[in-house]
Amino acid sequence: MKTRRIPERKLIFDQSGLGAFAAQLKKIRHDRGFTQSQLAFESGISMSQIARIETARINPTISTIFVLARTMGVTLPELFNFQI
Amino acid sequence: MKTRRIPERKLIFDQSGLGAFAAQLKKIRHDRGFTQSQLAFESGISMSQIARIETARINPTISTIFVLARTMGVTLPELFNFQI
DNA sequence: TTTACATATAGCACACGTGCTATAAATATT
DNA sequence: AATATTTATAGCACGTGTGCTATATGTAAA
Repeated sequence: MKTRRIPERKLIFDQSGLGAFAAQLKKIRHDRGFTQSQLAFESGISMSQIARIETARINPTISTIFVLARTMGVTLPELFNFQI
Repeated sequence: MKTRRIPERKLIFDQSGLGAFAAQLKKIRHDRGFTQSQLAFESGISMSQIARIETARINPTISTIFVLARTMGVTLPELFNFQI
C-alpha cells in the first residue's frame, strides 16, 4: 500500500528565552535565600526539576513557574523582569 | 511475585494561575488587534493551541509564551502583569 | 583530608503539551 | 435570515515535562 506522508511538525523551543529565565530564577532564588532543596521542599516541585530549569535543559510549564513564584514570594512581573 | 508498589506522583497544575493567564493573554491579544488566527500564523504556534491556552484547558510551556510575547510585541512584565 | 551540604546529571515511567486535521459553535457582517 | 469570520472542541500521534531514585560533581566547613 501507499505509505502515508507524515507532515513535519516543528516544536517551539526558545533556547535564548529559556537561558534568560534560568539566570533570572537562580538570581531571585539566591536573593530570597533559598537553596534548590528548600525551594523544592516548600513548593512541592522536585529538586531535579528545579536544577533542570536553572540549567536551561528543559522548557518548563507556566504552572511550575507560578508555584515557584508563590513559594518565593515574588510577583510575576518581578520574576519576568528580563529581556528575551 | 510481589507486585511492586508504585509511588504516587502528583503533578503541578495551577488552575487559578492558568485561568488568570488565559484572561490576560486574551486581553492583550485583543488590545494589539490580533485574531487567534493571525497570532497563530505569525508566531508559528498552532491555532488550536492558542485556543486551548485562552480557555485554560492546558498548561503551556514558557517557550510558547515567549514566542507569543515576541509576536505581539509585548514585554514579559506586561504580559505577566496580573495576580495569581 | 574528611565531612557535610549544594548543585548537577542520568535513566526510567507516566502524564501531558503540541501540531495537525476536521468539525462545531459562537459572533459578526451584509 | 444568510453568509462570513472568529473561536472552541475533539481525536490522534509524537515529543517532552515531571517525579522519582541514584550518583556524581562542586563547594564550604571541620
